[in-house]
Amino acid sequence: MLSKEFYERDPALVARDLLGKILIRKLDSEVLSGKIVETEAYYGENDPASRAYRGRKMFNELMFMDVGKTFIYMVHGNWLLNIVAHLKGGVGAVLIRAIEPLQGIETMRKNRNVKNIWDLTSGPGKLTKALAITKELNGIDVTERNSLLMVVEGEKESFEICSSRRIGVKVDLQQKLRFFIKRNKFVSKIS
DNA sequence: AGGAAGATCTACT
DNA sequence: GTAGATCTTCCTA
Repeated sequence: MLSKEFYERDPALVARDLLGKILIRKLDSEVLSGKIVETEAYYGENDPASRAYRGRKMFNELMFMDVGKTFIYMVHGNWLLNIVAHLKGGVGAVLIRAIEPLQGIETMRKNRNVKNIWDLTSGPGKLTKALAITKELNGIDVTERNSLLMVVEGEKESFEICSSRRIGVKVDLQQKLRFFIKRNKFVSKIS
């Protein structure tokens, strides 16, 4: 299990370090899991692409609160999974954009209704559907044992990390805030 | 009531 | 690989 302190850092650092970690989703009868291969960092008031750009509101207040909790919202009919991460007293979150399926692949296929494994979880809306993640899991703690959603340490392995501008946002910052594992087939887009 | 939102799927060239 | 329809909340007027 990753500690709270892991998430109490600059969102860009957390986003980068989440690559290679394992996302675990507990269902009634089964466990689904996957390796995180693509993420994006979001900040607060100074980040025009952030949900928190226009200040604290009811729907985004989780971004201002405890780190290590999920922040889930709907975009274009897709639930997107973020994990709250920021320095003490700050604002921010990390969007999980893609995972590589490990356990429960058949269930993911059913949830997604596609055959191709490369298409199962290679996008932020795809992975939430595959793992049956909805608003109901909003605000749960991923650092807690036996949580319905957890992030744990992955295998010790080395990989190259690439970065780029964030995808799909109307107005982006200058910094490269998207991170992904080089040559991994489950990354949503190359570039 | 209306429209925007960190996307995805389908159907074409 | 691109264009367009469609997706479902929640915010703003």
